[in-house]
Amino acid sequence: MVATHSTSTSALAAQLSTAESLCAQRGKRLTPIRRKVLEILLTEHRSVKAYELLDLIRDVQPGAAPPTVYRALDFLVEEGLVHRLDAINAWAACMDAAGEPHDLLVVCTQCGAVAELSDPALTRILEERVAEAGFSLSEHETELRALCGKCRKRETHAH
Amino acid sequence: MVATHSTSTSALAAQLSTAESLCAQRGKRLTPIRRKVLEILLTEHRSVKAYELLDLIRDVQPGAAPPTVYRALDFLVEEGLVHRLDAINAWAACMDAAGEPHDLLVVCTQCGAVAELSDPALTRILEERVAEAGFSLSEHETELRALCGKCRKRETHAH
DNA sequence: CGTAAACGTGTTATGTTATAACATGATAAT
DNA sequence: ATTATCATGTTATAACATAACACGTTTACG
Repeated sequence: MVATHSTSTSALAAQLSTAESLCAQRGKRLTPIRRKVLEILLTEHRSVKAYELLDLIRDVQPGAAPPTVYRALDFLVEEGLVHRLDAINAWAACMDAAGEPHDLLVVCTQCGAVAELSDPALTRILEERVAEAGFSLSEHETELRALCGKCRKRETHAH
Repeated sequence: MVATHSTSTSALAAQLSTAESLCAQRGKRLTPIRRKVLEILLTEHRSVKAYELLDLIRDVQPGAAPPTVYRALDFLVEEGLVHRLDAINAWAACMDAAGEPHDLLVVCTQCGAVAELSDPALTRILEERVAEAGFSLSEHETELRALCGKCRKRETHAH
């Protein structure tokens, strides 16, 4: 069987169950709202804007307001289940929350596609550079602004 | 003589004159508004929010509105004279516009201090990683979220 | 159990950041 | 001189995010 665009249903179940476990281990609660936000992001498998999430949430939670979504997102980011993408003001699920923490996020500034990478050695080098400048790296998640394959072609076509 | 906090007056003049030259070479115009925005950022020598800039601009240009500032900032970023800092929604002058292009910006997420670094070899490595993920780096300016020395201490104190 | 503390959510309002759209004025190219 | 291009003025609104306080639910612990 060929993988579908948004991965199979059981992958989603596994990801949600991983999220549950991680929260439980830490004494945190993956409440229905938080779970739903995470589920949307996992299913879409792309970055989504906060107000777009709000619209989607309202399908199941008609009373939802901006804080509903932002609180859930803040929690999920805190727990490493979601990435916040500053370059495009959007949010994307971590597709592999049980694995190595991601230290590089490649973000297509055109369409919001995201690649999650791990490269501790590279991060160590970045840390050194930062330290030489008298700073200390505060988040081990560095955003790289890029174009995905599709968007690059589109750019090229548009001369 | 010891350097003052915001560098000497003549350094400012030199920076502005560099900016003029670069624009002239490219057939672009460093208009009074653009020049003023750049001057504020060079003088402050720190990152500044757009609406803070707007207030400062209004001292000399009482009719200024948000587009006044955003247009100037967009121009200055385009010309490499100003950096846009996604992590804190702020803007900082490039203190060395005539030199090597900066490929790493270290940003204190607490106070907005910025260090501008150049490390083409490191950037080449980042480019490779990005290419492996099927993307291509679209801006050769990567933001690293960090804490400056002062803010780190402050964090430590506040245990 | 009971009850207090901590946590999560609802709700309203507002703060902050940024752009659209169209009019007007300045500059440059020929 | 005239037209095209660029820059700015002006008004309105879009997009993103948080403050503040009320209320309900869960947890800790006597």
